[in-house]
Amino acid sequence: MREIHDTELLQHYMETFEIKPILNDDLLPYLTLFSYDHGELICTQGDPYNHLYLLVKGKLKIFNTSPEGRTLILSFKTPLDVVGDIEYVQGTDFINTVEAVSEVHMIAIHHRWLKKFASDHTPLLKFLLNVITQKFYVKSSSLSFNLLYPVEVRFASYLLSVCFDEGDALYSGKLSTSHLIDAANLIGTSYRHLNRVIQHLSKEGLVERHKGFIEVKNREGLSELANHRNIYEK
Amino acid sequence: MREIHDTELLQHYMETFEIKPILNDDLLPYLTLFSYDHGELICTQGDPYNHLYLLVKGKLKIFNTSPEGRTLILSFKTPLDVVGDIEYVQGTDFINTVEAVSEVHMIAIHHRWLKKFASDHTPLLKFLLNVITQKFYVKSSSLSFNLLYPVEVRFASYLLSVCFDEGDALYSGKLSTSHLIDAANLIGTSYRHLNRVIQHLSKEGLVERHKGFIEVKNREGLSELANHRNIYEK
DNA sequence: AAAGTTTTAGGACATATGTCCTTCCCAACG
DNA sequence: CGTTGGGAAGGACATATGTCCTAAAACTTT
Repeated sequence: MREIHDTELLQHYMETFEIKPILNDDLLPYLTLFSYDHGELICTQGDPYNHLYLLVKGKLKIFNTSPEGRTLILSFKTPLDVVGDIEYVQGTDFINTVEAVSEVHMIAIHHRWLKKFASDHTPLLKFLLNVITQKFYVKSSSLSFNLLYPVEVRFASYLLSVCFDEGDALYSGKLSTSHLIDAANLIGTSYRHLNRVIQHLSKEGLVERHKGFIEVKNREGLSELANHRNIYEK
Repeated sequence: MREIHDTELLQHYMETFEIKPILNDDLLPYLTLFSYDHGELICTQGDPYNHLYLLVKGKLKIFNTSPEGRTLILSFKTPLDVVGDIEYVQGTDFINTVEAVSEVHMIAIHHRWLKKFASDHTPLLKFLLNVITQKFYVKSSSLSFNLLYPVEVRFASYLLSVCFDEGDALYSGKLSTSHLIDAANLIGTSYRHLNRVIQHLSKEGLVERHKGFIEVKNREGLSELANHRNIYEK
């Protein structure tokens, strides 16, 4: 992690994502721009809270490790998104671990300044309400989906979300094998079982296994299997 | 459902739960007190939103029915709690169905007035932020817990939460059999499987099956099995 | 009290998923 | 060019859970 002293870049992000309207002017001097490399941890579960982060570049992985050591990936995030909002509101330690998947830029604001200057700033409160309710929705449908459907269905939904969203024509319809472990942890199953499910989907002709990646062969069929629900979307 | 025209009772609730501070004075004339009987539905998933409700008396069951018809109970609520908050913030239809488990009193405020008089009212915004982040916490740990642990562990946690919280000495440590189906739906499993698990816990001497109810025999043992996590707490 | 009806527990079997371990493939390295 | 190490896929087996159905119990109605 390193701080980026680049006022112009900060300004650029503020404009792109329309951040200024939600912040109190008094806060502006206290914004810091941080950069994280691939694999770096932004915060670890159990850390005491102290910053609110705005993700403005790159991709984050949010996950949680159980006392038994099992990892559960909760989500991937792309700009604009917020980290540490719940912790800020509740004044609690971080619940999850946040890792940079690519090079990541985040605008950080120390809670101290937020409390001092913006605890009654309506636009920020409304912004937080919005972000948090959205997170609640995702979490809520995720819970139902996980409890109600088997891994096969969840993986179908996952494949559809991950393989066709990036706009990357090359990888369209393909999932790199190296991401399979992540996928398993995100879906909440074991790597072994995911493999079994892929094997089954192969037999059905929905996907095909190649060296290094898995290719979607029948998008419509997967979508039907997933009940047309894109639970892992964004 | 019927409206209660009892200004004094309304006042009484407002004081007991310190509701006035979070509301804008302009709103006060628009508060309505509703009463629901056991089994009545307050709202059904898919309903268009229109009221924000404050639960001030009785017990609510929040549940969700999947397209396939499976029911998943998300929580039980007791005063003071809020219903329709997420829907109010997002302007979306109700996600879940809300049913009165006992006789229930709720203070209702139509979204129209909230928007008109309180959309910038900081105390309300803060109150909502608080309530919603708390709901997020519950949902979040619920998700992890469900994905990471088998039914036996979840049921142990459930038993501890439900059997020892009410302060009702008579039922302390006991779970009425008639609630078993609810319990299964709350835990996210089938009634059949729950029975199997109870049988197993019996063999271990942790609980005992009697006519009409299940009795906890070894609270400490259950707590250990549940990893000391009380996921269903309130 | 007898007959029917609903509620509740459990049997039988199939499917879903986890754990552990082995095999195979490929790359790095001597 | 063989050796070794690591990662990825899959086999074998155990456990967890779902579905459908049956048996027993309790409760209603006549």
